[in-house]
Amino acid sequence: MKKSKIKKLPRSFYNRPTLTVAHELIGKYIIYNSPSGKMSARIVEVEAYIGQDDPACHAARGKTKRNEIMFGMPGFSYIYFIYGMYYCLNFVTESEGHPAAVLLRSAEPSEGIELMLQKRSVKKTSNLLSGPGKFCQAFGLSKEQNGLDLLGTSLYLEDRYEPLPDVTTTSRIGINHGKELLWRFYDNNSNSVSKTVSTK
DNA sequence: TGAATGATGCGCT
DNA sequence: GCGCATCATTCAT
Repeated sequence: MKKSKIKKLPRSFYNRPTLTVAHELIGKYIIYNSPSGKMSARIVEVEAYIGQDDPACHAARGKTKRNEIMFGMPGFSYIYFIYGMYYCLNFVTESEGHPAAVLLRSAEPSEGIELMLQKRSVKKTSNLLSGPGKFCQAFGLSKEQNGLDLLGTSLYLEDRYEPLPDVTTTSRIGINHGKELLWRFYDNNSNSVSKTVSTK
C-alpha cells in the first residue's frame, strides 16, 4: 500500500467561521463508502450559507424539522430535497446553536468512477459531478444520508495534502436573496465547475 | 453559446 | 398555492 499523507478532517475543521471552512474545502476529498462500494472525489466548488443574517440560508427564518441539523454540532451532513427531483449535500459548520453550512456544488471524480456511471451516465467525466444535484445523483445520496456524522466511517472528508488550488470567489448561484454576497468559492483551474462566470 | 422551459414534490404562508 | 441552494432538453442566434 502506498504511503501517502492522508488525514480525515477533524471536528475542529468544521467548527470555525463558515467562510474559512468553505475556502479551505476547495481541493479536499470527499469519501463515501456506499452500499455498492467506495467512491471519492476532489471538491472544486462550494458555497457558504450562514444562519441569521443570510436571507438565502434555510435557517434564516428559524429552526424547523427540515433544517434542524444545521443548528446542531459541526461536522454533520445536511441533505435536502429540491425542485422535486434533486438532492443537495451540505457540511454543517460552526458551533452548536449557530446554524450554518457549506453547500457542495461540484467535484472531480477520483475513485469509484464506474459506480458513479451506473447511477448517472455521461460522456465526459468533467460533467459527472459538476453540480450539486448531479453530485448527489452520482454518489447515490438522498435523505437517507441526512444527518450523518462526518467523523464516522460512511461519509467523510480527507486532506490529501496536495498543492493549494487557486481559488476564485464570486456570488452564489440560483438564489434570489443575498446575491451581493461573494460566498461562492471554486478552483480556478478545474474544468468541473458547475457554471463559469465572466471574470471581466 | 446562450436563453427559455418543463419536470416534479416538498415545505411554508 | 407558490417558490425553491437544479438539470436536461429544446430552440434561437
